[in-house]
Amino acid sequence: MTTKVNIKDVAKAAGVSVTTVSHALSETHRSRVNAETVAHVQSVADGLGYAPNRLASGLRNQRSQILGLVSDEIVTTPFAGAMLQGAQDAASELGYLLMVVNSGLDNELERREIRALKQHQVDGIIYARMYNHSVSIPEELRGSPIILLDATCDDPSVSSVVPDEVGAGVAGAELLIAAGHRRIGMINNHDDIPAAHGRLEGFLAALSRHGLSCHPDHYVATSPSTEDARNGALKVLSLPERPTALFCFRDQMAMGAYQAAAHLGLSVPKDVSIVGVDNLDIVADGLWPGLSTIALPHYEMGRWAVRKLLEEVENSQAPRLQERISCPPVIRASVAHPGH
Amino acid sequence: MTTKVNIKDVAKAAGVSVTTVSHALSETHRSRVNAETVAHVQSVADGLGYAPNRLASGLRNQRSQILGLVSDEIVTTPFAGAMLQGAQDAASELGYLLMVVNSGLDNELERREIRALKQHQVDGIIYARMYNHSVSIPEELRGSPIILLDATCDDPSVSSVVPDEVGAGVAGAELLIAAGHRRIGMINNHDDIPAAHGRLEGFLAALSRHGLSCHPDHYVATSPSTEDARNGALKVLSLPERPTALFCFRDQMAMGAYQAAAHLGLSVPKDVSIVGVDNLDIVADGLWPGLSTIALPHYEMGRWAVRKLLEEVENSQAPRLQERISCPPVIRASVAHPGH
DNA sequence: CACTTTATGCAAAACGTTTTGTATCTGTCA
DNA sequence: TGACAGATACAAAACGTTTTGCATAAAGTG
Repeated sequence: MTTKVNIKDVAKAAGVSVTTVSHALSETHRSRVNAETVAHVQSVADGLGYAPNRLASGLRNQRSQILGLVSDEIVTTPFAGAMLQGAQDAASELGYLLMVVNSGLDNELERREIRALKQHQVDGIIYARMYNHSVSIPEELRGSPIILLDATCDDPSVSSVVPDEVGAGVAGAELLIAAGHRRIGMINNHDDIPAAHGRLEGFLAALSRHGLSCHPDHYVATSPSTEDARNGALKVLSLPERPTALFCFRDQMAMGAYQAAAHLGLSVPKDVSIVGVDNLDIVADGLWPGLSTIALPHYEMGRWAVRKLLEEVENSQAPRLQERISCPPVIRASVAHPGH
Repeated sequence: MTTKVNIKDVAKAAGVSVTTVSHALSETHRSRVNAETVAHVQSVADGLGYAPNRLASGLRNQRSQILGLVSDEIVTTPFAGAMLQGAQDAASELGYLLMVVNSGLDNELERREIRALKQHQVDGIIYARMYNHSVSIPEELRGSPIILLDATCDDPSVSSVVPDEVGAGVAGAELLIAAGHRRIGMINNHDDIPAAHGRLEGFLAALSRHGLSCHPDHYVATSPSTEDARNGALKVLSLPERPTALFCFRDQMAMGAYQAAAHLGLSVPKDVSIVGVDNLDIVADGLWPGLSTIALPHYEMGRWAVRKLLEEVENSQAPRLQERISCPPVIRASVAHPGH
């Protein structure tokens, strides 16, 4: 068990003072030491496998090089992965590490977690919230740089990033319109959340832009469960003049639409085309035929959040941004021309 | 922007020395200070909202109170959530924070991440690997306490935790046998991984324990994709003497079996009962009817890993364990008595 | 009453860095 | 030659804790 090598060891081995080692190894102060010495020190440090203790350097210059990511239930959802991965990749590229805490919906716990994060002197915090409701920032968070991830808030002094929900609705409709559909229904989420409003708005806007509209009977809003979506789709697809295509709030609901279609003896996409939102591969790839869907940009949102956070850490005067990231369509096999 | 309050501020406000504050606030040294003084100091500290700087205390006592969790692709998979959640919950209960890094399959990156973790003086590392292959421990990891999560290795000096795959196979078979099935097929994963071998072994063992066996035609091994499983199931279910039940390697493959059944006009569970493994709610709850399945204990594994890790951090002599956590069945609606 | 124990509080050192200020040396210029 | 600038290296302080050892006062013991 070789005990960890520290800057003193390097100094001793290189025959110089710790100051010189520190200077030689630092970007900004390298000029204060002779070029030869720099090279020498660096090779000695490499040889010894020296890496500065970040606890110590963090303590000294009030920068821990750690970012906190606090989320509600996010980690337990399938999207979480991509978000975290994006955040982590960006952090890693920029020399930071991520501390992830997960408070469920327990506010007291959340407060404790945030305090713990601050005890560790995180340089900034990403506050991730499932469903981009307008959210209020916990008092504990004030004081450190902070970014809202998958959430918005009224306070214009905090930056946030959410998916472009309206754009997602447009993209979904466009996919179906481009395939030639004229009677397009929608199975929406009945919850009062921006995603539901936004996707509907985009959906309708795209329709009307093409001189189309959505017949009231072809629109149904249910809970976001597969089961309820199935029942909703059953109702719509049983109509005498049923839609030839269905745009679903999310892939799991599209799964319900598949089930409804199968139950009615309708085949996808021949008899009914279906488009979802999320691009949840388990579902979208698992369905038969594969589900064309609008991808939510979780990975990009994660990346954006840490990059923006770090920008505001470096420069507290950096302009605050309310970002909306667009949602690209992912084509699989659930959309075809209507009619035989 | 009130600057952070430190121990000196508390000492000044309480009219005592920093030593006394530290003692009063510490579990172990509280006895060195008068009970009244303790109360006084504590109330002052609370009033000021004092919380010790963990960078400093970590530096002082070589304990950062941070645990590292390095994984390959784990975060991007739907199981990851539960694992992380379990690890985090346990860590949080024990006063630790989790640093999560994700290296994909890039070894060089992984080395860098581990080094970064060590620079931050993490007290221990959980090394999580998808698929519990026997794994070799990166040289970088040596030196800090370490637990293998969802993986095993040859080295008996490192503790590890994996699901009880054999038990999962047994549980799956038992579920179907108990419902009265005698002709049970299996759609397995053809990959050479412990999960595939273990589940098959348990499946066969349970059958034979009940005087049953699996007809070779009723066993098929494919890639774990929904599509390939569907084709495998199509083959098995098209046999003149088809099985009345199918045990599938995982829920996504069970989804394929549902599709095959539907395609053949067989209804689940009336004509064919189906059991999966994973308890992936998107799939298991989403399928119609709901999929009975064997849950993988990801949450528990995550918990176990940090608890064991912390035990070994406290006491480096703690006995090493190779744990296998059992997989409970989750009943939904995809199993019924065979025959009409 | 002298002596030892016990209770209580404080000063100082240490953890491993980074940075500021100062000292030494070389060479240049008046 | 004396003064001065420029290079180069080092000592020391600081970041915020925790802990060891010591000092003082109070209390118990012979």
